[in-house]
Order: sequence, then C-alpha cells, then structure tokens
Amino acid sequence: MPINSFVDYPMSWKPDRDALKRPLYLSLALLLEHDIASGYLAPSTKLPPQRELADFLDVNFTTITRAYKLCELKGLIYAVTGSGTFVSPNAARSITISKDKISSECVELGFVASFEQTNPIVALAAKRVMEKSYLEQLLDYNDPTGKPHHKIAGLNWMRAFGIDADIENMAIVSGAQNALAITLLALFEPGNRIAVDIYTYANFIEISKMFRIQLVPIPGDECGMLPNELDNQCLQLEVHGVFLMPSCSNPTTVVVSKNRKKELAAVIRKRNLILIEDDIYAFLTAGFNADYDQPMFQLIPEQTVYICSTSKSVCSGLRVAYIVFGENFKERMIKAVFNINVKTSSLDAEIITELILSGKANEVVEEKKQLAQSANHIFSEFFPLSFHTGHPLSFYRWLPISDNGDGSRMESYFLNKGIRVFHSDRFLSGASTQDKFLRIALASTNSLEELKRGLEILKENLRDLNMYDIP
Amino acid sequence: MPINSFVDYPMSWKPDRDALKRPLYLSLALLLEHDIASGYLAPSTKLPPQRELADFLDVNFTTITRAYKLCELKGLIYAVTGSGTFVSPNAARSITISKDKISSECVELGFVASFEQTNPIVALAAKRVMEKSYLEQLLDYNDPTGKPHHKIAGLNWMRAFGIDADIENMAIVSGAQNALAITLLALFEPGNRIAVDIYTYANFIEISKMFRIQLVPIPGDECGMLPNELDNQCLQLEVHGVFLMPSCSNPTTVVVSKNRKKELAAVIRKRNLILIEDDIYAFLTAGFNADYDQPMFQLIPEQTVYICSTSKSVCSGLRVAYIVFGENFKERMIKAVFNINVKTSSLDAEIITELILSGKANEVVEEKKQLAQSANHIFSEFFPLSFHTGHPLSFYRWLPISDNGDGSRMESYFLNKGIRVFHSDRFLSGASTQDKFLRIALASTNSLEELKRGLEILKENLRDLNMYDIP
DNA sequence: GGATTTGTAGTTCGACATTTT
DNA sequence: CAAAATGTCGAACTACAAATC
Repeated sequence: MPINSFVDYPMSWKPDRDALKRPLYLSLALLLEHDIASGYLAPSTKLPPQRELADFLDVNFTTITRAYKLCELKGLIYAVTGSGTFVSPNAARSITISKDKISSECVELGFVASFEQTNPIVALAAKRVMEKSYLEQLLDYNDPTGKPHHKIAGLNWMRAFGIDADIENMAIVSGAQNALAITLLALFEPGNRIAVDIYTYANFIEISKMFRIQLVPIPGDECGMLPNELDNQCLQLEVHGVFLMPSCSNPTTVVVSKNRKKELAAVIRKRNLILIEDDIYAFLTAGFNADYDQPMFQLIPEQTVYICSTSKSVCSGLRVAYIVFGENFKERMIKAVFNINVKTSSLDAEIITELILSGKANEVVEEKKQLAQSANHIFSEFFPLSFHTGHPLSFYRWLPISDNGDGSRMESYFLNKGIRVFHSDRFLSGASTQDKFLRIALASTNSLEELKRGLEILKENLRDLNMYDIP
Repeated sequence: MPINSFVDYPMSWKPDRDALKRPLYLSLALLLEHDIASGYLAPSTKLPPQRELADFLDVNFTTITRAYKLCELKGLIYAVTGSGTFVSPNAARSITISKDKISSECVELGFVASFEQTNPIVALAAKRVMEKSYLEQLLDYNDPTGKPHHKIAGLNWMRAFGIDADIENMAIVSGAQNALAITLLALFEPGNRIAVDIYTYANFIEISKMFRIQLVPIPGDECGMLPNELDNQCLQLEVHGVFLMPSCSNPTTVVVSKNRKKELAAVIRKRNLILIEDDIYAFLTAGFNADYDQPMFQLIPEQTVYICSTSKSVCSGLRVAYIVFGENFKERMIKAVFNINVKTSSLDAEIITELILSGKANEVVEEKKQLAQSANHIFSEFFPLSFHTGHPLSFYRWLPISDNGDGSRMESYFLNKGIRVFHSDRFLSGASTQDKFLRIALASTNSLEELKRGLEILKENLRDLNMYDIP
C-alpha cells in the first residue's frame, strides 16, 4: 500500500492538523486520549501506523512513536510490532474491582468476598485480644514490619503451605493489594514489563497501569502459564517480572501444577525475572490438591516475592497479609513498606495471630471450604460444565459464554436483572480474544439460598440471550 | 575555559571510556550510580558539564543529558541550569525515618513518636468497641473508603480545625504516610515536580524519590514558604504541586501564618498547582495559636488534598488518617485508595470513632499538649534559644549547630554516646545549605525524666564538640 | 548588561527486530 | 523465503532558557 493511501483508504483516526500545538507529541497524545475517552475511538480500533500518520501530519514518524508511547503507558492503547497499534479493550473505563454499593435487591456475583458467614468466630477472637495484658504495646509505632510474635505466627501459618523462611525475610502489610503496591514500588520502575496470564487479576491490571508498568500477556493451558511462551516473550522484549496466582488463578480458577511450577521457575531463573507470587488461595489447595507440593517461592526464593493474605482465608475486614522475600529484595521491600504504610496496625495482626495460635483460624478455613464445596456443587447443578478443569473449591467460577457485544453493556444488563457479574473483558491483560466468559463469584452472597436465586436469574437470562448453549 | 581543558584541569569524574557498553546512556548512568554509591563521588561534588564530558567521551552531549537525567530521577544528583550538576547530599544512603530497633540503653530523640503515655485511654476504648453489637459488620469488605459513621466522626473531628466538607469528598486511609502514597499515585506522574520547603519531611523526600517525583526547594521565613519564591520557580519550571505542613512544619517547627496561607493560596490558584496539605499537627495549633484561622483546604478546596492523621493526636499504632479532597480529585483519589489499600481496617477506624464521639480523644489531646508543654519547657532550660519562633508545643525542636562535617557520621557519634538524633541533612530537599541543625524529638521517650537524660547527653557532647556556642 | 556556560526539551535520524504477506 | 509493513530504541541535532561572569 502506498504511503499516501489515506486519500483512498481513510485512516481510522485523522487528528485535526490545526488542533496540534507544540510540543507535537504531547498535544497529539492528549488528542488521542480525548478521542478514546469520549468513545470516538472504540476499543480494539486499529490506529494508523506510525509512518502513515507521520506522513499525514508531516512530522517524523518517531514523534508519533512518542505520542503513542505516552498513551500506551497509560494503558489506553497497545502496540504489536508488525501488526500495528490498537485501542485497549479496557481503555475507556476503570476496571478496578471493589465492593461498591449496589442495590440491596441485587445479588452479588461480581466482587469476590469470602463467605463472611464465618466472621462471628473472628469477632470472638477480637474480644479475647482485648483481654491481653500487653494490649497497650500494640498501640505504638514499634516494629514497623510486624511484631516478632505476629511474624512467627505468620510463618507457622504459611508452613502449612510449604513456606520455609526466617522472620527477617518477611513483613506484615495491610492486605494483598497493599502488598502488590509495595512490591511494584519497591522492585519495578515505570516502563518495566511484567508477564501475566492472558486473563489476570483485574486489580493487578489497574495498579500496573497506575504505576506505568506494562503487562505482557502470556498464553496458558489447564496447568497454568506456558513456560515456552514466557521464554519466547523474554527473548523478544525486556521483561522484568511475572505475576502468578498458582493456587487458584483469578479469574480462570486454573491451578498451576507441580511440574509446571518447576518449568516456570526454570524460565524465571534463566531470564532473571522477579516473580510476584500471589498465593491468597493457598489454603484451598495445600493439603487438598494431591498434586500440590510447595509454592514457587521455595524453588526460587531469591527471585520471588511471596504474598499470603488472610483476607480470603480468615477475614476480609482485618487487613493483614504476609510478604516473604529473599535477601536481595529485603532492603528495598522494607523501605517500600515504610514509605507506603509506615506500619500495619498491630491490633489487626494480633487478632489474626490469636486466631492462628488458638487453632480457630483453621476452623474458619474448614468452614469456608465446606461452604465453597456446597457453592460449587450448586453452581454445577445450574451449569454442568463437563470440561471444568479449574479448582473444585474456587470462590468463583469462569463461565464461557457466546457473545460478541460490549462487556460493560452486558454487565449493566445483568445489573438491571438483579445480579452483578463481571465480564471477561475486565480481566484482559492485553488484546481482545475470541472467547468470552463471565466470572461468577460464589462467596459473596449472605447465604447459599441467595446464591441459588442469583444463579437462577443468571441462567434464565443467558438462555434468553442465547449465550449459554452448553446442555 | 576551552572545551579540551580536561587535560589541564582534570574533570571531577572521568568515567573509563572502555568500560562503556551500548547503550551508552544507560551504561554511563550505571557507572555514575556505582561511583556515587561506593562513595567515590562524595555528596555535593560537581560533575563535569554535559558538553565537556561528551567531548571527553566523544558522544553527543544530549547522551550525557540522558544519563544524568536517569540519575537525577533516582535522586542521586541534581542539576541547576547555568551552574552545573552535583551529587545529592543524601545520595549514598536512605533517609527514610522509621522506628528501627535501637539499643534499649539509647534515648530516642530521633524518630518523633507522640507521647505514648496516653495509650491506656485508647486501650479502654478498644475494649468498649468489642462490646458493640455490630462488631461483625466491621469485619467485611464493605465501604472501602470508610463506614459512613466513621467518616462523620472524622468530619466532626476536623471541624474543630476549620474543615467543612461532605462525606462524599473524603476517605479513611491507613495513616498519613499511606495518604501521601495514595495522593502521589493518584494525582502525579513520574517526572512531575512538587515544591517543598528547603527542609521538609524526610519521608516525603523518600517517597517522592520512589515515585520519581522531583522536589523543588523553595525558601521560606518564620511565617512559612515564601509566595514570591514559589511563584518564581513556577515561572522557571513546570511545577505540578506543593507539599506543606502548615500547622507545624516538620522539621523546622515553622507555623504558616494566616496571611501567608492566603498569599500562598493565591499563587497556588494562579499557577494551578495541587496542594498536599499534611495537617497532622492541626490539633496543636487550631484553638491554641491566636493567629490560626483555617486550613488552606478551605481557601482552595478544588486544588487541595487535605490529610489529617490521628497518629500524632490520638494514637500512633492505630493507623487511621482522613483524606479530604475536592470534587475533581475524587475519582482518581478513590481509585488510588482501592489500588493501594482496598480498604482500611474498620476495626481501627471504629476505635478512633469511639474515642472521638466519647470525648476521650479530646482528653488524649489535652494530655499530649500538657506533655508537649512540659517537654518544650525542659528543652528550653537546656537550650535557651532566644530566637525560637516555631511552634511552642512542637513534638520536636530544630536546634542550630555549627558543623561542617558529614551528617550521618554525626548521627553515629551521638548514637555511640547513647542518644539518637537526626541531622538536618536528612531533611534537605535539594542542595546543601550553610546552616546545620539537629532535629530533637521530644515526644519519644518513655518519660520526661528520660528526655532530660537525653538532652543532658546532647548538651554535653555539643559543648565538647564546640558545636553549640549559644549561651 | 551582553557574552558565555550550562542544562532542558522537542524533534529527527538511522539501525534493527518482528510480523505479515 | 524474501519483501514489505510496522514498531522499538539509541543517539544526534537544534532551539532555547537560565545562571554566571
């Protein structure tokens, strides 16, 4: 195609030449950002190639590179060498998932909570903590990375998952999300790249955007991310890290197999990547899954930040997570903990510690597992997916649908029908795919009865929309 | 001076030509970083001008610009157009201030705590909270920016300082440092500039470094930052924000006067800056200082993030701070709260709320003020500085010393003598100054007796060193 | 106060790698 | 498998702004 073809084949985006001010690259980036935000450029639209747009605007093509790069860092577009530059699937809206207020009529199948029915046990432990003679010592600035006895309890807790570490190599922080923020700030720089599953934790996508870290989507199979694909991407781009949730990937429910962990660890070692291992669902997998051996941290401790939150396993409202890291990350991690938190409330940590040491935490876990089993059973009755290979106790399910429409419109549709669900578009780390899914939270209703009501609505509407064609 | 003068007048830094790999700019930056970290290039060393070094290495001078820029973003060096490029005073070490373990023999006059003697009152409130019938509701994922009744209590609390806002325009986060991290992530980008006092909060310097935000030091007088100087800097550079602690600047104890607030607000409005108003010491100033009127937030609400932590006023171990922001920052701020915290423990917020609503928080404040008055009185007996113009109840004092040595060596010296103090170098936002100080924490000893012991050691040693020549 | 020194910022150039055709 | 399309990255060029002398 000749370079001047834009007369015959109109470019998908023709910025107004006269609207451009100097500096050109900035002005151009702002124009592009505006046209994406306003919806004028729809997700997945292919933008003009750098050279073509440069020719049209009569500037050097690397000026376009710069403008595109700015927008790419903001997560608005993504570029593939050889193919072109495209508007991101999630460009126009925030995909942050949090417990927003929704109508109380509405059944929550979107945000994943953690069977809050077990909280009375936690409340009891909180009361016991208040009887402690050393209560006042929990109220000062000391021990910013956590009181020693809190850390030891944490190590005890994680030993069940196979973690073997020293209290010097860990810190207590305010939940998994907080741990991710600390890790990204401590070990990565703006412009760095982190490899992730094609569908990955939506809040990780969002926080990466905020920190200007680019995600590199890596294909996977039913055993997790494919080591070869990871290795290939590292050859092609400079990749600095990998983010994985091996015990139960969010949103796909994939469990990384023992062998796959070893293969992935080998690539990570070879390519000298930093592994962020979010093992929030370790309690569901260790001791349950026959194939489970140990976290990846144990395979490559010097290159791993292991994150173990108690918000799914014990209690979501007490913001306590453990971070475990190798010696070479220690200084940077601890500095980031200071800079983001100063410290985490020792009171919350004390309650979790009390639960762990008294054995009540295990009771809670058992009860949550029971509830998860029941919930998954209910789900399977509504949607008997013969090919479900994910975690059998997952707190959410990944439901394939046939759909070509807009993800957010679909979510609104269901919201109107009385249930909240999340469309797979929210979880896309890169380009759009053919296959579409809904993530259905099983752990967020007040009762299993309510869950059934929600799934009933879901099934009916999927039938009506002709989107669920599996028997 | 001819360009080739490096033969006659040796350059302060002559990187090994052969050690350079491609990419040149990166390799050069790493070399420079190494030579600074190793101490080979001492703080305040003037580096060769870009063109001179370029000539020496036979590359274009903008390649040097790039290498220098990289190091500047890391806070290792700073550049002044017309004057040259210099190694930062704090380049080689981290200045993060946190409550590290120090020998129990040692008197803590470095880290500023908050008269932890009042914590029994807080412990009582914690116990009362556990009796609440709605305890379990504090343990779930709901209300990520804070429960409505917690927010209302926060607004009540801040009303005493002159804050008038809506619960929609605030969030509860985990302490002031956490609030700063959230604000920087939400409203600034890497490479942005924030104006600060020449001596400013050390942890703000550190966190800005981590977020790759550059600080622009602005001179001030006994009423705070000078509006003209701020205005001038905005003319010269693109400045995006200002960081101020108007009620009692850390470390200088300067209180920004009513009029100065207005003048500064005018410049901030004119230059369209974002004001980060860290008002952690509002409780010491509002209702005490006759000149006090209201926070700067009230003057320019649409351009301000107001941060009000309870860790100095009520309890340091409960990590609770309120952030108040205008409508145009709301969306970005709330998103950042999700991405860094998900939420702050409602249990901690409930205890603070209980303290506020029961009036006990005010009791705590009164007790801390009493202690602060006594501590300041003791300090003045040891060091009768006639010219002390700062806050009379400040939790720390800013002691001028005559010294030309290395700040960290001086700190070690005192540590060996049995006290921890912080040298003014830690608080430098830019180039070194002539005047040197020590920041002496008054609120961190277990008793006023211990404070006296510490000040005794301090005074003796300053005399021995001939650094304290004021009667 | 004008020339010089020094740093900043936007743009262009060229070599190169990958993907598509 | 070669050619074309497309994006990436390091380096150079140029205009300019501020500080110094």
